[in-house]
Amino acid sequence: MLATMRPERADAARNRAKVLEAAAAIFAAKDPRAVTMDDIAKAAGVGRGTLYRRYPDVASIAVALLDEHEQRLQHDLLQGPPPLGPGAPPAERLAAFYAAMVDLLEAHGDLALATEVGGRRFEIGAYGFWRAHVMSLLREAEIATPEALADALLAPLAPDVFAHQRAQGLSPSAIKSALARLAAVLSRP
Amino acid sequence: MLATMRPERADAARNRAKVLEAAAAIFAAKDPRAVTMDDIAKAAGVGRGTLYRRYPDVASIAVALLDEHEQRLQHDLLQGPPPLGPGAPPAERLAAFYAAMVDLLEAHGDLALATEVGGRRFEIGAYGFWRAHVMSLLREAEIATPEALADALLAPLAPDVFAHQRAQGLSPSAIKSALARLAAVLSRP
DNA sequence: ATCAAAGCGGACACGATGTCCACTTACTTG
DNA sequence: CAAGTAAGTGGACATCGTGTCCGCTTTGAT
Repeated sequence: MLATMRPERADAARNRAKVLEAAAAIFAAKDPRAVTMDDIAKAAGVGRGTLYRRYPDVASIAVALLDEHEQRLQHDLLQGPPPLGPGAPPAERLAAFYAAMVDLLEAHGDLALATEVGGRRFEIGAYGFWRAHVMSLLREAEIATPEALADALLAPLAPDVFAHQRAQGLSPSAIKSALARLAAVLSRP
Repeated sequence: MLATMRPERADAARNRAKVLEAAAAIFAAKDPRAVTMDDIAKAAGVGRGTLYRRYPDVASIAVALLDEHEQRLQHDLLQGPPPLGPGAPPAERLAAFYAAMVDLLEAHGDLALATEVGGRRFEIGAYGFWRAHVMSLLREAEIATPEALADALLAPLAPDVFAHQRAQGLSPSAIKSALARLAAVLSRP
């Protein structure tokens, strides 16, 4: 029997909005890895219990915020124009994906960092999606055993790696260049 | 004026040994990321204050244990025989380094994971050493701007990445193969 | 044997987590 | 529109880990 999911109540919707808005501000304002459930509850003007009703931890709030921004990229990877979308050779598509991810990290690195708390970055968020994408590129490039390589190719996009590079003074474009070179592994044998 | 560092007192040395031994056992026994200062103090039979006297946090205890095992590799990279040490072409040296790191992670992945708590894996431990090594390989390969690429090439060796790959059922040798392919970026443009 | 200082360890204050439940609010139904 | 009810709220509570502090003990030099 299908659950005919009742629509969200008005006050619930109002609070969800307040929470997300406040959370976005806080992640931007202070070290995203140090943000606490209490910080967000206080800033949003709701009780902690209300927060826990929808989100099990801070990371999942950051994921909720980040998802919005990742949607467009996910769409473009599947159906957008080349080189991001289908049509271009795998190496070029990978490079384009890298560049897009760098832009995303540059714009929302704070949220990305916040998703890392607890150390389970492979289970939450969009990691599975990115991995599936890279896997398909690897298969298209006729690489024998793509599993391990997919994770290795995604590792440089870890939020903390990007943050570390930026903190060192490396520019987004410098990072893109480096990743473009990495993407070349899909070209030749 | 040079500090003529007095030698470590007998009871201090005894306790240091007890602590390291107990810590090694605990990191191996339970989730290394969940190990607490208290766990180690209890197991070692010392007070928490004693622990804090030498180690500021759990990660630094794991680093102390890991250092021992990393010493040999660090030595071989600098002065050992090729392809690990000097003499072989950069791409092969990088592949050899990757393979050695995989062996190290396979043997002491628990300690490596424990060094990651708090999320500052770039400041503690041997990251600086590995990075310097890769940087020198990149320069030898005459790569224009090695900074960003060095971090990208090291990212797949992050303990959590390795742990995730192993948990997925990927074998150490499969991971080595993937990394060997990555190392080829140093060959020919 | 004495003593200063190095080392020890547990108590303490604090901050974050996650749960629980009495109360309030929004929607539905008669 | 009144009343019922289920969803939603929020703060109190218990628990746990952290890091510090300080009176006591041990060590080794004199």
